[in-house]
Amino acid sequence: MLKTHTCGELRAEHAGQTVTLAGWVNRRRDHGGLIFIDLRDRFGLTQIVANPQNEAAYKVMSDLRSEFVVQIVGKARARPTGSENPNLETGAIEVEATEVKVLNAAKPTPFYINEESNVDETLRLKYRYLDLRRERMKKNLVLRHNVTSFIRKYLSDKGFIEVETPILFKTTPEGARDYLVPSRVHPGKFYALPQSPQQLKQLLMVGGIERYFQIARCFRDEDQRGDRQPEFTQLDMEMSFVERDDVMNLIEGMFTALVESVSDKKILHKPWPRFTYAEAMEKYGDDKFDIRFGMEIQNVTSVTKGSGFRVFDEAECAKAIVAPNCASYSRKQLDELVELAKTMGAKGLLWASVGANGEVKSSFGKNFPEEKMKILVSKLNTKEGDLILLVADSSSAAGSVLGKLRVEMADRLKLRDPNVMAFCWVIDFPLFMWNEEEKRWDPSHHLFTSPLPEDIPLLDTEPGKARGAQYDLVCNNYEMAGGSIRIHDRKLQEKVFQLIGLPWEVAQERFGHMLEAFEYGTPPHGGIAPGIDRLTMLLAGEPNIREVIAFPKSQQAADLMAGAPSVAEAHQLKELHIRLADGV
RNA sequence: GGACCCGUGGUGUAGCGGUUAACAUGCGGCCCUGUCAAGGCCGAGAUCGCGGGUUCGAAUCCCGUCGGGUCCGCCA
Repeated sequence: MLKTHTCGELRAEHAGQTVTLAGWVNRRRDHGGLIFIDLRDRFGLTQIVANPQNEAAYKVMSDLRSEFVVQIVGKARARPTGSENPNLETGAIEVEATEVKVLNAAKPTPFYINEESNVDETLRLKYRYLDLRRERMKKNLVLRHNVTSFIRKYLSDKGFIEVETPILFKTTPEGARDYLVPSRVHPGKFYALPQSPQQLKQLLMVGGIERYFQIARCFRDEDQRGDRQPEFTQLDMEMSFVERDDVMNLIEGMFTALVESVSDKKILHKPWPRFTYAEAMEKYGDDKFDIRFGMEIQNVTSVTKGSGFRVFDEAECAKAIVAPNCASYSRKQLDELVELAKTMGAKGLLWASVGANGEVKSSFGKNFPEEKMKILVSKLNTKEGDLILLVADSSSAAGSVLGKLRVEMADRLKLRDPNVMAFCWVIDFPLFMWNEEEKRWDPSHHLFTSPLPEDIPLLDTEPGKARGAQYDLVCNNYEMAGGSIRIHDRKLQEKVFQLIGLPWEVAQERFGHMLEAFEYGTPPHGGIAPGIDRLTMLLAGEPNIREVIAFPKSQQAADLMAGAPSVAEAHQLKELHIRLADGV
């Protein structure tokens, strides 16, 4: 080792010892006659001092600059009384350098390593290896490690084993868009990178593993968001001989212990509330939502129907949220809110503000009977200072807009406490969603999700009413995990394939191995897959998952550091039997 | 595929129709023995992402383009 101690290690009791430290020059303070540097490594900062009496060390120290990598031999000693630094873990002590060796010099860096200033993200991503030296990224990667190592220990203690599954697998076009990898050995054929190890973990259950987990990389070639990267990490897990509550209880226990162990975030409700999908859509307009605040969506169709106002009368329904203390919004702010609602997919947004003595100002008062307005205001339980926001549309469209608006208003009102984790479950999803364009049923989760046992007969009569044995974990407006009890019966699986319009031959080609496996003694099984990036992001209080990924991709799915993706050489393409289209 | 925001010395910002393009920090030099965002003095460093247009005049207005970000679509 090139060092005897880390830079975060020395304390008063080390005084008198000769130590060797190595790390980066975090900061240099040159007093002419006396030079200080703060030496940094991953574990902390230690002040090094050079005295002109030590001529050789002093000379090298005076040439040091930020981010030089140096090795320093010296004597640890208590700092002179009054010059201790209480803000530094090692602040009681300093190392008087006797030998200083530059291991590698450094040019001035393109941005500051030693302070927490905003830096353009293009630069951070291009020089990610420098960005990783900064406190923010270092802290986040340590946290991420703590998350995964907690999970590994917790699940191992519960009898789970970690099993790796292939990255080169088979395309499943019915999911997200696949990343394809051309085969050299099989001209014209392609592997796909897994969107998740779904089939493989089920086959591990057929293989008798019973309790499996994996910190698994998943790949989806879809457009990016702050919480979505083309490759991301799931805690993928699966258990045999379980029912829905077994999986949910395990996750609830593990996540509660995890959050309390690796962070100081508070969990809002224990045990976690459960919502049916229908309740969630009614109250929050979305299957992911935030329960750290109220402002639930209320259906006011019974008041607005038959008012003579066309916007209300012609819409399937009208829904509203009540934003407290927003009645003072100016006309300009309200207009901006209307525009915002339109970007969220609304045809329009109506507002009404409640002033002193119940006086109501609104954008639609001219067209809406006064007595109806009174009923509306009282039905919504408003008080002075409230701003009512209404959307008249189809039930799902109105809910969707107000669900987004609800979160936006809560942000403005600072009702979303970042120190609180509001976990909740969503259950009783419909097994299928009707796809109007294709005139067929689409699985609302994935095609291996089992119906609830009591709803299996509905598959023959009213498939739209069948509920899936699915459970989603929601936290602070993010979908944190999705899971289900799976189908383990060939007949049932074939029926689902049939309902979603998968021709027999296609089902056989794509999923024949699954169907066949179900004929060789498949245990009932189920699992779940929490997103590690999103969880870590929330625990770190970060606004996007790039901050908890060492080398993330840009919104255009590019690696700005290495310059991926990049062109392949002609001989590589030839070996892969690939010819580029004209104009590419 | 669509909407919106951003791009000015190395970095972070100001300037928003006429400025010698400002400030902080970093960088280089000199001074300085107890600092810890050390301090003081001096200096270098930007054709304002790129291309076109409007104008007597463009960092500033318009169009296009590139890069980054946010959102909609998409994400079984």
